[in-house]
Amino acid sequence: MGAIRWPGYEGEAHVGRYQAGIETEARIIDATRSLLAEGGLEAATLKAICDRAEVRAGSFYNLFGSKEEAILQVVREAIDAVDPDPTHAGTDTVDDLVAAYIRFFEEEPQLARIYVLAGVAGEPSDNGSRRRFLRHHETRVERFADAMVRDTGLTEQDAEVQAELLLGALDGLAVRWALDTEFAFAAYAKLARERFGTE
Amino acid sequence: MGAIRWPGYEGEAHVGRYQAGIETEARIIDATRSLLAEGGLEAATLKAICDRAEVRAGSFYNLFGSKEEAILQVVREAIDAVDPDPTHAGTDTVDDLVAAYIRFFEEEPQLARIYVLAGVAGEPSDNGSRRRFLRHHETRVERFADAMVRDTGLTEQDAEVQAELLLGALDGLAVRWALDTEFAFAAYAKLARERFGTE
DNA sequence: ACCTAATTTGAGTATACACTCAAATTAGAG
DNA sequence: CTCTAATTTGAGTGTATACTCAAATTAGGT
Repeated sequence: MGAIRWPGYEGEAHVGRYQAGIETEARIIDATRSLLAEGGLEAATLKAICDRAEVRAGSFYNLFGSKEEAILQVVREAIDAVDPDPTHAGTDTVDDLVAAYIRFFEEEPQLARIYVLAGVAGEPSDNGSRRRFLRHHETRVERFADAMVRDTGLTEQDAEVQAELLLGALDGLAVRWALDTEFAFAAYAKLARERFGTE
Repeated sequence: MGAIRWPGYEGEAHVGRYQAGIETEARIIDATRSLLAEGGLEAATLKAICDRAEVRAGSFYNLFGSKEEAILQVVREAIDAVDPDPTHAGTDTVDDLVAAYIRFFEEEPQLARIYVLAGVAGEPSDNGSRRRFLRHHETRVERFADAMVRDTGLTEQDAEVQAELLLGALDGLAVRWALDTEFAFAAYAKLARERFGTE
């Protein structure tokens, strides 16, 4: 196992990091993700995370400042994953965006579940995560609205209303899916798409 | 303060109950409701509930078997409150049902917030509350679908799809409102209603 | 192989949490 | 006012939780 000594590895400064530590960190993040997806915040105790990652608490704290840090990292992962490839920025159609959302649910069910939880679980006392999610939502509304303006020539104002409605419907169907993963989310999402932002 | 000695008071057997205890119970439920609405499950610790209700833990446990019991009672209250007056059963229009949903958010914001949380906060490990909420949702879909069949003559199958879509949209807009209570939920809910179950 | 840095372990610490229980106090009726 | 039942208090208990820290072990380079 070779120590990685150059900065910039995966966008992070890893000066003086051993491969072993890097792999442990990944195991901890995987464990956190799966526990959050399975049982929400309650399930993601430090003990559960460490048991699943097969490390002791001391190792955890060598790599993360707090349990909260690991959780926020996974939540950010989920929020980042819901956005389509940024290289398509400015050229998406609404159908592309809806398709990407559907693909997210189909290909990343754990992250999708965490995403749904993050939409509601941010609490008033925790203004950081609540505000971050709200900003994320607003950015998504803008992106959908821009695509609608391009697709249909709707005014920006009308497009924003339609985008809010479409995203509301998609997110509500996502909550429905989280309640019962047998629910045919993709089919319903497509039907919802037909109702907003198509004039 | 008179002891209430007859059965049937508010649908509960209160044999041998003093007014003082009954009032304490109400204060505890009020405290639980407001804490849940403000900060979710995390905020509703026993200490916080007792402090807000101005009782000690021993009083709490004289009246409730567990903290869980108090919380479930408030969640049930929220779920019950979202349903329109049962005396209208079988005669609601979809517009009545949507109007009732909007009214719920406007008149009972605390319960509305708890309702939104309950839709996602039930975890796989807690099959009881998750199943209960799913059943509640299915009942609502049926009720909306029945109203659509009566309103428009849609087939039962089509009505069920449209009901699922409309409720998805309404619930998603509710999540959006929970994220930022400045969001104009009522206006958007009305716009969403226009898109589903109107043919 | 040696040496140093990184990582991991094991054994705690402190605190918050849900809950208990017997004594004290209050409520309610006659 | 007396008496009994109901309620409340105060002082705990036990446990789970997040986190610490020094010693032991492993990783990595020469």
